[in-house]
Amino acid sequence: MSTRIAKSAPRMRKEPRQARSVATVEAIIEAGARVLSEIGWAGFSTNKVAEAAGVSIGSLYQYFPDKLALVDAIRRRHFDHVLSVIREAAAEEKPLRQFARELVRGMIAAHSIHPTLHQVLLDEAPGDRGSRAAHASFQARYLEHYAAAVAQYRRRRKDTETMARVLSSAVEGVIHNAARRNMLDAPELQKQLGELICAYLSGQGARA
Amino acid sequence: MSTRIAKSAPRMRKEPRQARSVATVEAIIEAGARVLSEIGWAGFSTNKVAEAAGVSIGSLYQYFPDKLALVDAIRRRHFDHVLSVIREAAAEEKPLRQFARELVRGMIAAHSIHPTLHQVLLDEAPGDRGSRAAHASFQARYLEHYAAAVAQYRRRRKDTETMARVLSSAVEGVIHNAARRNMLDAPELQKQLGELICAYLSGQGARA
DNA sequence: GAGAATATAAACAGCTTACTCACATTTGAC
DNA sequence: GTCAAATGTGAGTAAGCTGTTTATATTCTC
Repeated sequence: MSTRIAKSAPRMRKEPRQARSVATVEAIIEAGARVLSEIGWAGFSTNKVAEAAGVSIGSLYQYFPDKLALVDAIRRRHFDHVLSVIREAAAEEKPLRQFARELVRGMIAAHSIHPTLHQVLLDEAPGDRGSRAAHASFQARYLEHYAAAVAQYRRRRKDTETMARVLSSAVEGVIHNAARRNMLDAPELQKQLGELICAYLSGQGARA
Repeated sequence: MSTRIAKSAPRMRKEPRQARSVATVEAIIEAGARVLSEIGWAGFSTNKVAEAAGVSIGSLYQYFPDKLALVDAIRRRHFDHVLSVIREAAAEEKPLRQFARELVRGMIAAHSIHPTLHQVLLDEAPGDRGSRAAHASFQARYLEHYAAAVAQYRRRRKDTETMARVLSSAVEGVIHNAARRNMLDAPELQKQLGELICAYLSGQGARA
């Protein structure tokens, strides 16, 4: 449980002290998320982010030591958000259909702001530095919540973890695909995604 | 400047006539797929591909007029492959479980060679040029096959297309996720993916 | 052996990139 | 109002990478 520091750059070169600078940092992270989502990692340059944030490039480097620290900040913010959605949906015991509905609604909401950010963060953006640990920890807690839900609605203790993996990646796949087509808020899609979750978790639809 | 924009380049600058050159072209496409899958679009450079193919950069430009033509060739080959898998699985009438099993097996096989190529092709690599039409046509035929399967195993004619979309993107999501973790050939994952498909298509697991 | 097909890699020109620095402006405690 | 600290600026830089050409060498077919 010891924090592996390696020789990664510090998260922030300087802590914002006044309200002004807090807003600046926030604007940079927000713009970064937008750029990352809309153009992808290949087009993610610090200059572009600064411009999108309406801030000079110098300001960016006043707080973020380098490009990767910025990506890390974006990643942290997004992952925290997504985690809270799942945690909330899987929190108390509730009927399966309600769980599915809330999960779908929350996930869609979380992806509506920056539709493809999640996938870009997972697939394209590098995690070589200090983000490695945070990344893994996110994935672990992410799966935990799904596993809790699976365990709640399925009798068999057998394949809980695998099922959690399958369920989560299926949901992500559908949402990611819908995001690419700008169909995130098509109601029939939301309904069918709910059906998919329910069907899989009800799941006596199978014999060997 | 006299150069026209949006003038699509020909697919091949020169057709390979001897066995030697056919092998060269094949090696280039294969290496390109590998680079695209392993490093992503951001790191996809013609020089890198040539090196990975064990071929000089000059040879590459002898057959491919530019970078995009190369990506197109890779895309065409991969999409053809995937399409044939689905077509085969959804061809004749067969029990649901068999369809699911064959589909899963085929899709996993298709992704085992270059695990993340599919997603990179869909998400990162640009399709601005002449590939636009091919891309759309692929997606259309892709969905058609899924829709045919959905129609075959579900009574209601209602949401066939949406269901096809949901099903296909769910399957892709699971496979993509598994590919990222090098778990493509974990048998319990294959089994659970099959269950997911069956459950969704059996799908009386839901009431309003 | 002629001539076509194929392969080679050094070279180039242009562009983008991450990042710095010297200076300007704003803030807030006193 | 003063002034030091906090914050903001953006032209500039140096380095690297890009796609592509070209002049030359090798290998094939006949």
